[in-house]
Amino acid sequence: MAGAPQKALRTSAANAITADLVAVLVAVTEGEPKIMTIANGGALPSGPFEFAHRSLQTGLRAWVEAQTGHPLGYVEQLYTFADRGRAGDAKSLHSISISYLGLTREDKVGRGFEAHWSGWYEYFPWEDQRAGLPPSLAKTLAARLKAWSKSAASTSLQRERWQRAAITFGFDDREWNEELVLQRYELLYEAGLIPEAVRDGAAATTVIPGRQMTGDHRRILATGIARLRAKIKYRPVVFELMPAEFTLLQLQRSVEALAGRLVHKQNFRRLIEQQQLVEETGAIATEAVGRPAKLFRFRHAVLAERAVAGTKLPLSRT
Amino acid sequence: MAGAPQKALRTSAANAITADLVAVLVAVTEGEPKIMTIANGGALPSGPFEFAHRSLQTGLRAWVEAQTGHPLGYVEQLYTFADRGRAGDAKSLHSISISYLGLTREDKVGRGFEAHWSGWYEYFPWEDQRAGLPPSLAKTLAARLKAWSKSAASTSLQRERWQRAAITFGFDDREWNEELVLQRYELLYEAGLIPEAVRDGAAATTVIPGRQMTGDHRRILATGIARLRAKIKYRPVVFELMPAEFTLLQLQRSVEALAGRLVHKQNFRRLIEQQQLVEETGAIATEAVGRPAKLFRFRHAVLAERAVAGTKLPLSRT
DNA sequence: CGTCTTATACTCAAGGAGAGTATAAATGGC
DNA sequence: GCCATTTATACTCTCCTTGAGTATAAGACG
Repeated sequence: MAGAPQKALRTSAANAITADLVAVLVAVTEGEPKIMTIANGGALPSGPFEFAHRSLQTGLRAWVEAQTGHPLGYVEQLYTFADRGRAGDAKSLHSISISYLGLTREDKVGRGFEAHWSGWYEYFPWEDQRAGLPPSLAKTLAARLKAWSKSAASTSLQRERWQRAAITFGFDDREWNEELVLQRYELLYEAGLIPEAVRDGAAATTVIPGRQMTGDHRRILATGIARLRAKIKYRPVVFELMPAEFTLLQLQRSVEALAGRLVHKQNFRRLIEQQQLVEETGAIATEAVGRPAKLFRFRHAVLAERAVAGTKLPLSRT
Repeated sequence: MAGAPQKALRTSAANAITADLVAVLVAVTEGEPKIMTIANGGALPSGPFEFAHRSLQTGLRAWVEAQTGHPLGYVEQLYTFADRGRAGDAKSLHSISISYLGLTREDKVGRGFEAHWSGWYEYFPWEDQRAGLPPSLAKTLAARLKAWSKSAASTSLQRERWQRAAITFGFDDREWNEELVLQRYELLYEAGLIPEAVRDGAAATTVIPGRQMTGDHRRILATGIARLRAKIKYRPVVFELMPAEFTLLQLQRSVEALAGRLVHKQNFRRLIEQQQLVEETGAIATEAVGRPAKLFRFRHAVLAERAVAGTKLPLSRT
């Protein structure tokens, strides 16, 4: 208990900051993932955390409802950002962003609200691999990243850069990993290939396709997409995005939309059924060409029954 | 873009708050997981986020080094808490806690620092299932939770409570799930069985064993343990806690210590080796009864080679 | 009535995970 | 030196999961 370095007392008022609450609110409509945006698609719904809010989540709910007229259902925290603006923006230093992921069904946005739903692949065209990479991107992306790698000072640094690019983007016959959304975004940022990087001080060049957002919002969105893509694999969260009744194909299309890649139909059904995630409603889908499909509903009971978690440890019984 | 509800302008200064940085700093020594504590084991290292800090992480590093003399290595963000004090403490409302998980090797804490290492099972005795539940707890825990369930108003609520208890604690022949650390803590808190609950206003009773901490710190610790237990299964983070050279048994003991349960020796080795996580140093362990074991070191190269992530989607090749 | 399209049921092989058995290489007591 | 004990390490075996298909059913439509 000696006295030197612990520096105990909290200097409360002196270090006051502000906290912003930012929402990545997701819905899936007709096989396309959407996110709620404001400012004409240029920002995510957000607002300051205020004294009046009872907790972070209620604060977030208040802001999102005020800005979009859309009540929030499933919500989980994503990440808290506070690194100073990349170009050294002094203001951002005193403000932190606490981001959340929310899941709902698309809904009419009330009139008088500037919010609307935007397709999330508008912001990340390279993340949609369902039909392979968009041809416009396919060549550019690899070429630009190759050039960036080559521009490094040393050969070892060049190799390092390219290896990172190859791993995250699946070049050189590597597997595409749909969860590396944030890593891909960060890499493109570092390579100066997206507008935000140029805005923050990178050398001006032709950027690659993909809509820009204010501040860190596109990074936050990338974090949200990554989290959701990881989560659908071990938790039944897709159902938060589905209507009450749906066919297995609709369910599959939603998963594919989120993951940005196609799944094997028969095996997908096997997976869903063996996990007893759904039950038949008895009804049959009407629209449609082809043989009509049974309608299913989510078995809410599974949430209570299980506390799923994947073990990868070779546990011992004794 | 009509005018009604969006409430755009940021009222910056009016909503100033303070942010605390809190660290769950973990090490494993001789098969026991330790955490760095201050205040004689009653709190986690923490301090306010200040203007001077370039980012949240650097702020955290500064505080931990100041309080413990221990430089921080591997660090990841855990969670940001801001719910008002459970009993309605007004002060806590204006402050949020941003928590981090850090991994290191145990080290002498420099003189003049009030920090020291505490075994993490002192705070969560029920989480150590390596030798089964400690006999003192085995009976009490189930009985107390049963009583709490029974005390609910309606039969359906009673059933609900007991089901939650059974799932999180593995009663009624359910599997123990070592990842549900936070859920177990929250349940015990709600049931009023731990000191913090009584402190925050729950009816005074005999609490169950386990050391208390200030504020939310034990909750934050639970979050950290849960994260680490989940993570060791799909990322090679254990090696952050190991010395440069180790035997496979030492590695196994560390994993068991963290997970709080025993693993199957032969299968554990198979797992480690097939993933090519380690390589022989050529040396042989000296101490020991029994046949001497080979020493291994972590293959740092795997971090660059792979971008592991478990897929559970039945992907399609076409 | 055949064709197209989607739904749904099965099959099959390869790989991984759980649970042991079998040896090997030390130590310590006699 | 020999044997019991302890830990290390190598294999084996079986079952379940997963990837990848094939086969058949049930509608719509010309």
